[in-house]
Amino acid sequence: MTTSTPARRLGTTDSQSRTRLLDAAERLLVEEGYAAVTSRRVAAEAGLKPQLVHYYFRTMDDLFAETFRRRAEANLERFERAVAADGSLHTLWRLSTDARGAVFTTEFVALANHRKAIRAEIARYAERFRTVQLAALAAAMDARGVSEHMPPEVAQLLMTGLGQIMALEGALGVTTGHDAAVAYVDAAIARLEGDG
Amino acid sequence: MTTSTPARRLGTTDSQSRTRLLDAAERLLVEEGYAAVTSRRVAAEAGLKPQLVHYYFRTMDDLFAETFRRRAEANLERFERAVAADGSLHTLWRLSTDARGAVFTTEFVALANHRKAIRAEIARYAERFRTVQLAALAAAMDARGVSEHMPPEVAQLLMTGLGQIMALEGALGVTTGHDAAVAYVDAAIARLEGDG
DNA sequence: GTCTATACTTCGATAGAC
DNA sequence: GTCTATCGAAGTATAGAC
Repeated sequence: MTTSTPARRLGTTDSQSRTRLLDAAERLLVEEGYAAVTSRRVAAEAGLKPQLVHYYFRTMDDLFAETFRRRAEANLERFERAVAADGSLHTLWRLSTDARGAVFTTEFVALANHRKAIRAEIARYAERFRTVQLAALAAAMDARGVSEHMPPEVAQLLMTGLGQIMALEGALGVTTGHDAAVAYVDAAIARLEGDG
Repeated sequence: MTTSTPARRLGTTDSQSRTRLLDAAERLLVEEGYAAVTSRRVAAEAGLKPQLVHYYFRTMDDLFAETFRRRAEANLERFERAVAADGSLHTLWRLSTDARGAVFTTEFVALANHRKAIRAEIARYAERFRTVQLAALAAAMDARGVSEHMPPEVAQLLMTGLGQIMALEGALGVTTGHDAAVAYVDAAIARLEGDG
């Protein structure tokens, strides 16, 4: 059984060139923004011919979607592994302040704004991530008996929002209050983790 | 006295065409993302010829910078006017949850990531806004005597981060916990504003 | 299965006409 | 002071050679 719409052939998923193109796309995206991710630049970054982008990924939208999917999946696995090893509030907070992850997220949200094909993909992942994150946070908060003071969903948004904005501002070189915020959260967590 | 580098002539700042181009650029930016802001599309949106973009703004970077500057200035004025009329915590919180403002910010932060010329402009404005916002927040918190429980700079980041992430997620259709977060913050503020 | 030759479109920018 | 004619570079994508 073949594809229903035979349009044009595509390269295999396990090809080395394909992986290099994905790596190149991700690098460009994070370092120079989504507008820098063009077929020509991606190919140059990967040391390949521009046309190969269209051989392995029919359209640029497909390349974007696949780049996102691959990183999103890796992030989710990394999160779950880290939490499985140590589900403390401290770990959850540390995972919220990863700068590279925040840049990646911002870039894709901006991208979703003008590439409707990517939008659904990103929204689906966002929901998924939020679900596992909320479960982990709720568990950690319940263990400390603080879920009554603040609903875990609210704590989740505060924590994620804080991490996101510090990463965003950090990329701009604006860091007013960042140290104070980190110190404040660290102290609050230490207090909670302390009186078990 | 003329310009030191006479490169090429530019249209006047008060031209109507110029204003229409800026309006068009801003509309495209917010509605379709920065990659949609091309000389041709901006001109079409404004009902003008593409070359006029380069007449009124030498380069696309100049157009972006001017679009940002104009909106940033307006935002700052709007903020200061609102706070002057009512500097309550409620007002400050409401101003942090403006969706259109957040989309604008996100788009420009992503843009700054790959247009170094814009970056400095954005960073400068970010600092400026944060300064007046912090002053207003510190005043409001001092008036309620809550600055001891949480440094205003920390409250500022939490508030801004929460507003930002809700706007970001809202644009994607992800709204888990948003209502709960708004209710939580509203209740907290009501409690504080209540016992004057 | 892998890649190249090539078509067609849109981009930013400048020089010069009105 | 305002706008048009036009260029060269870069963009996505396809058909077909190896």
